[in-house]
Amino acid sequence: MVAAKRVFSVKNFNKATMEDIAREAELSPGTIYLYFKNKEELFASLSLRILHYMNIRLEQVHNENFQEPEEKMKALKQALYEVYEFDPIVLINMFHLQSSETLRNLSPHLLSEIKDLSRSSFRSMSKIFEEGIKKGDFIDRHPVALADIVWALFSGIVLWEESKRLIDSKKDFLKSTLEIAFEIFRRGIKTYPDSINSVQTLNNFVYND
Amino acid sequence: MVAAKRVFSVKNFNKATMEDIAREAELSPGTIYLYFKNKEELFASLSLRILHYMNIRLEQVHNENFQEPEEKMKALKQALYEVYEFDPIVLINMFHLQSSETLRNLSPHLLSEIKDLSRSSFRSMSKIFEEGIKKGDFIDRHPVALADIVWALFSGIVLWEESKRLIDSKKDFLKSTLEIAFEIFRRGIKTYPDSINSVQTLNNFVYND
Amino acid sequence: MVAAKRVFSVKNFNKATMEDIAREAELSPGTIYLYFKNKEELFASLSLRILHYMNIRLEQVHNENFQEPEEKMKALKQALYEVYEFDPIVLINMFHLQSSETLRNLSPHLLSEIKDLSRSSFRSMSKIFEEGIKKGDFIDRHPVALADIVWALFSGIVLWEESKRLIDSKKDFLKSTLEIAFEIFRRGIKTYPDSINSVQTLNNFVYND
Amino acid sequence: MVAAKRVFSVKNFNKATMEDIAREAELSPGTIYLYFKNKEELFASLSLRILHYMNIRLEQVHNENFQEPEEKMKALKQALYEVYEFDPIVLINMFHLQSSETLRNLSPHLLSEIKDLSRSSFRSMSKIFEEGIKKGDFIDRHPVALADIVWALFSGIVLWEESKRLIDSKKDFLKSTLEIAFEIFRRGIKTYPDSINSVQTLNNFVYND
DNA sequence: AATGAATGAGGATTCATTCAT
DNA sequence: TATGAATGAATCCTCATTCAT
Repeated sequence: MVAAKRVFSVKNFNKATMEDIAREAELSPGTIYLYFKNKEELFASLSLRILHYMNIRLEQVHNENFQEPEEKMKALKQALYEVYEFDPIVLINMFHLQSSETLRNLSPHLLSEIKDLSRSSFRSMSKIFEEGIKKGDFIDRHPVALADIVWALFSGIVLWEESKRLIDSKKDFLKSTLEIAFEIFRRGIKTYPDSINSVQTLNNFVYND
Repeated sequence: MVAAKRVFSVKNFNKATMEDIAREAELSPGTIYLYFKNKEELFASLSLRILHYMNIRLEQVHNENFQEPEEKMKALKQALYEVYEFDPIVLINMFHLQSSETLRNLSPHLLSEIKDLSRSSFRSMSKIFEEGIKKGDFIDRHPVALADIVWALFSGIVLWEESKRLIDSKKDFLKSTLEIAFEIFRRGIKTYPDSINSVQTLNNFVYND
Repeated sequence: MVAAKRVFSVKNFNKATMEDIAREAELSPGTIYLYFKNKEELFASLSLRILHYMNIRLEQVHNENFQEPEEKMKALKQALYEVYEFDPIVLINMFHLQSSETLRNLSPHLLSEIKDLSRSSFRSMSKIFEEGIKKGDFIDRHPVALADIVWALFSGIVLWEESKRLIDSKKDFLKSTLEIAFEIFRRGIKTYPDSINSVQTLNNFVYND
Repeated sequence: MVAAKRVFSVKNFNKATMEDIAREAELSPGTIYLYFKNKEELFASLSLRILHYMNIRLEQVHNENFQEPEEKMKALKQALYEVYEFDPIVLINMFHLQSSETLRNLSPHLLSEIKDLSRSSFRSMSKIFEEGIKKGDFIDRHPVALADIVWALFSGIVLWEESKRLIDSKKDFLKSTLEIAFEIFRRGIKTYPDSINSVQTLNNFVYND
């Protein structure tokens, strides 16, 4: 898996060959098939580790008792960033996998494990928002939609910054962009004293759409 | 190109074969190579159209004189959504392309055209934010970072909703999720009276990174 | 197909590789796949020609009006021998194919064509026996069973003589063995005047089994 | 060997893997190679058992003193049927083996054992016919040719009925087809009073070939 | 301008066999 | 005796690309 990761970090799923991986692992191609049914499964297995990690981290965030929802949001951002740091390469590949039909070829067992972990992670995120809304700290939007948005923001930034690095290979703006994005997001879902609530009601039509 | 688009809408870039496209176009494979140097170029040419469209739309938003920056943000959201509607399939494939190394195989001419259009689009977006900041309506963050975030948010949501549709093929939440996301973003970058500005200064360190 | 036949005559279906065939045909492997979906189809296509030929020959035998059923049986033997001569290699491979599960991988179209031709051939044979029985020239056994037996006898002799040739590569006994076998078969199904009919009634129990 | 047989009953020689067999035997693949030089030898070893059995049964038939050659022929048919019943799977696979080049890879020792058993069996059969001819009960054809024909008839019917079962998996017609086939064969080689012997002399040329 | 047959490198996967333990 | 992880050659098949017509 370490070898596969190294190979996938250089070539994408389609360009990386089993022989590349075998060579990197100093094994023969056949050996890989003792442990992974096929290329897809090998790839998906990599994602599993990071999904597990993400799941745990998001549950922690959800369960920890912070004074302020503000703090909880910062913890969420921090958790996601740590997920990225845990294994950037695999995460990026996972984002690619996510919107491709590679998923269909997976063994049912592996697929369901992936789905379960994803669902569980999303549940944790949704609950964070649910609480904040209940407490009146967050604007009243569907918690699942908010989780979707956080996830989209996170994956979008990771992919976009990665793609910029591919072209320019300049400095890494991921961390700082993520900070600003979450700052804006935090500010955006926070409720404010009456005086400025006009804004909120104005936009509420979206939710009832 | 119409045929290619139709094929890419069913299969992804790697699964779609030149023969598929030729068949769909009622041409022979050889003929395609009279007009496109290779598969990558054909694909990239598709992106060009949507990039052009996006460029125009974002310039419009930038140039139009709205009363309020609030309205400008809504116009930006609307423009991006129209870019999606203009050609969802190509857009999605373009997002995939964006963070892969397919870009490397392009002819210099095509690549530079793509880069120019992207840069121009980002400039338009950045300027929108720059203005807002100057006027004091938006919080003071690097305009390019804000453009990056909008772009990441947009692509993240499109990809994520697409991926959910791949699994469930249920209703389409793209429009509504995008609305909420931009609502939050608008709220998040807006400046407020003094009383709640403490938050802003706290996070300002990011920007000076 | 000529090249494939040559290769299949030396190696069996499993040992013969597509590259062998391509080399023999002075083509590249890919080219073969322009004309045959896969190895199985290529193989089965070879059989088709001989099945067609057999079908025609057996129909001829069935339709020709001989004075004596005796002569019809000789014509049947001759027809089968000509089927062998038409393409010995393919016939032998077809016998192998027949009792393997290779059949399952064939395209429905090809499979049904094979089945139709086989059925049609068997129908012709059965009818020959049916007539002979009706006329009282042949003993009263189920015509299909008689067709099965002729077919089994034919294929059994071809395979067995081939296998002897593989080991000893001596003279070819096929023709002469086939002659004797059919002579015995003819004598065996012929009815005789009353005096020796005791034999028949004795064995009749089989048929009513 | 029991495990191998079970596996070969489901998959054919080529599809069955050594690992399949090892798993079925609750052994590791390596262990099989302690007892069999290779896959071919393992397979051939299975045949040995049935060849031994056949050899014994045919000798019995040959040695038993029946009143009538008619009865001897019935005993021969019964013996062959019992060979089939002794181990249908191995017998069928053996028929497949017989006309393939698998034989070439066998160790000289095993090959000669197989050849000896086969020859011995054929000798027994030939002698049965020789006697019948000497006594004037059977028509005067080369005894070895007659043995060949019986063997071809037997193997042909077994393979053909097996192949029909593969397609339809309906009822088993082997027993009854075999009965009719041998009935016809018996009638076919029997000599009759002068009046109908004309046929015989006509075909005698074959034998002097 | 178009064809489409031919290419052939390349890649995933299999499996009989080995050998250090 | 037995193991079973490792092997790696071998094989089927794909498909972007070419080029003579």
